[in-house]
Amino acid sequence: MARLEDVAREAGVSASTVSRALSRPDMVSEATRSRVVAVAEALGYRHNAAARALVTGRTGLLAFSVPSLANPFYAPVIAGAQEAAEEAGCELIVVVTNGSPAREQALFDRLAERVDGFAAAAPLSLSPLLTDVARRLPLVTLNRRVRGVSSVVIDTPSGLGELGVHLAGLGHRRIAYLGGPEGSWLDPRRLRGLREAAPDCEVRALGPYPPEFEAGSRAAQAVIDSGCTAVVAYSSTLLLGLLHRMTMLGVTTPQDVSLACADDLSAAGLTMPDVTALHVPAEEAGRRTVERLVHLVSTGSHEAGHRLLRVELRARASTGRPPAPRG
Amino acid sequence: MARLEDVAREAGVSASTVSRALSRPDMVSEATRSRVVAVAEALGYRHNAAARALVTGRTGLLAFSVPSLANPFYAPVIAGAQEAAEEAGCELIVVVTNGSPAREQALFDRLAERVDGFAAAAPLSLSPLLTDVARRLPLVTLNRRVRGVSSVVIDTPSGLGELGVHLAGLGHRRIAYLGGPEGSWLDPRRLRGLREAAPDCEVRALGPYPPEFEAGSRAAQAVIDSGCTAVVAYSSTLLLGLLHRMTMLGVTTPQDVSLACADDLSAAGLTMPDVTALHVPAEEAGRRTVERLVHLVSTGSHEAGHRLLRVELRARASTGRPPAPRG
DNA sequence: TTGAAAGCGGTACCAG
DNA sequence: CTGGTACCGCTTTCAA
Repeated sequence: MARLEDVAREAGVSASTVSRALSRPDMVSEATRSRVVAVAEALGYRHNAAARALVTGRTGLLAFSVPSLANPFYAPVIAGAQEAAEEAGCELIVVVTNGSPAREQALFDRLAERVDGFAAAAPLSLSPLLTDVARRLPLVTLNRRVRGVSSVVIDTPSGLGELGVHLAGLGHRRIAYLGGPEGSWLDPRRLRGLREAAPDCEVRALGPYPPEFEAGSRAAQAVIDSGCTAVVAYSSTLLLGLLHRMTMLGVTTPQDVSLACADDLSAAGLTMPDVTALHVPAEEAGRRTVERLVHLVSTGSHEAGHRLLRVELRARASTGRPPAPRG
Repeated sequence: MARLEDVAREAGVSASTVSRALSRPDMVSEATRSRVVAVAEALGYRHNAAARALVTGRTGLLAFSVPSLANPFYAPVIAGAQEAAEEAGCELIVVVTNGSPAREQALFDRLAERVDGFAAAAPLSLSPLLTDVARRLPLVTLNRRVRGVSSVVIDTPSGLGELGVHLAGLGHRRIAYLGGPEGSWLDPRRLRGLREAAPDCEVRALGPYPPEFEAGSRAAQAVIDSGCTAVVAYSSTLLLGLLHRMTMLGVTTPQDVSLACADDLSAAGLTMPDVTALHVPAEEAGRRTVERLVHLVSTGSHEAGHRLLRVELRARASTGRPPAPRG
């Protein structure tokens, strides 16, 4: 592999000059710059990340932790995150916490001096611990807001508000809410969003449910027993399972019951053609999270910024007027 | 952050000794070793990855490329890969190629001198290019075999053979095969596995289909038109979509048509309770791939090893005898 | 604007 | 078994 000095010799300048020409072009004359760049190109020069990291203290590595890759929500998130990292010239280390706060903590520890910053999707760790991490290292949380820690949050709670208005407007008065996974930070906020937007409705909270097809299947009976005319599911996999079981039981949509979903994951190969859902900007969320992180890293600032991402209600054929009450 | 020398001073030895005590314990006396370890612990010493990488030439970083995280198959793969990487003291850089060979190539290039080795799931790149990569860097492919390149392949082709025998044994004579994504290396091999195991059956290949719910939905009509009494789907998301649409159309399983799937992704939150499927050891595949890679890296060897992972047929309620021919 | 030289924090060789 | 020392490749003062 060509080193800085090889380029220097070939270009007839010193190694320092090559270093400058490549990373601070404004510090050398245009003539030298272009010559050095040409030689570097010709020699296929690539800077050595370790050497640079050793002297600058910056590794060019960013960690992004997610609770699980099985949840399709994170596929576009990671994709967006990676794009942003790439644009900033960084690599992304994706780590899966498997829903264990202890593991999450261990990961923070293990990676703390190997990466320039940490992004954590829906971190399970307690707020004080996160605040603590943020003191040692740039940290940005996704879908979780902690005092003093930068965050990007997709505003599904207000989206659920829109959904509540939509359903109430159609005439529904009893709505079932199929809750998210145990311990979810967003879950109670979403439920509240739904409740507040539909004060005339009785909202029955069912769950918690993991974001799985199976769980949706299992929930079907509870939904039917609840006597609700509309259902809002936390996740699309959940809804898919519910929909499937309902169809098997001969319950039709939206004639018998209206169905809606708190996130539309068309990007994850799980498009549900005609289901009313909130379109969540997952990819954008991943991108913004990393962009924010890169900003923190490069400015060295620790000021917390919070960003709320709007969701969009996409009303489709799965929601309609409730069935006429049986006489 | 405590450095080697800090530990050395505190322990009353030289930096070299600390280095040895920590990374080659057998080269120092037990007394020094334990003292050094204790001091290091007390000082919270963590070695600096960049400094070590600079001198050893090993970064402790492994890259794992996958075509897309949206395909739930890769969730357990990455999980297993990460576990293996962790055990080997490495970090995993997950990169998504988005189905673009050009991007894949660019990634190889960009990461080549930043990581110790490369794992590529179902790489889209052409064989000669992969062979070339393998010459520069340890490379292990998953679910793709290339001459001279180490690989781990999940033996779904022979699993499809078992599935063929199973279906033929039940009396099916016309089987539809819902093919995998365009350009899939495994797809033709799976189809062949199915065909060869059921020589008495007519196997109708439909597709290609992307691994998406939507696509399965769309395939329903083609399946019905084909007059087949059994269907084998390439991926579970595909099957889910098919199942859903079939149910809506009033086609029942297995009375009207038998359904089976080439991979069972219960690990990915997409369990399909009663669907006959091949259980694929996805997590193990990820683990083995990285283990193999770590082996190549640490021995510096370039010898290609190939590993075939067996799949297991799980016959369940979705397959049964074909309906009696209408008279 | 450019060059020389001093490290960044480790590892490994060579003596002892 | 242990200490001294050179050096990995790059960035960054400091002088010229």
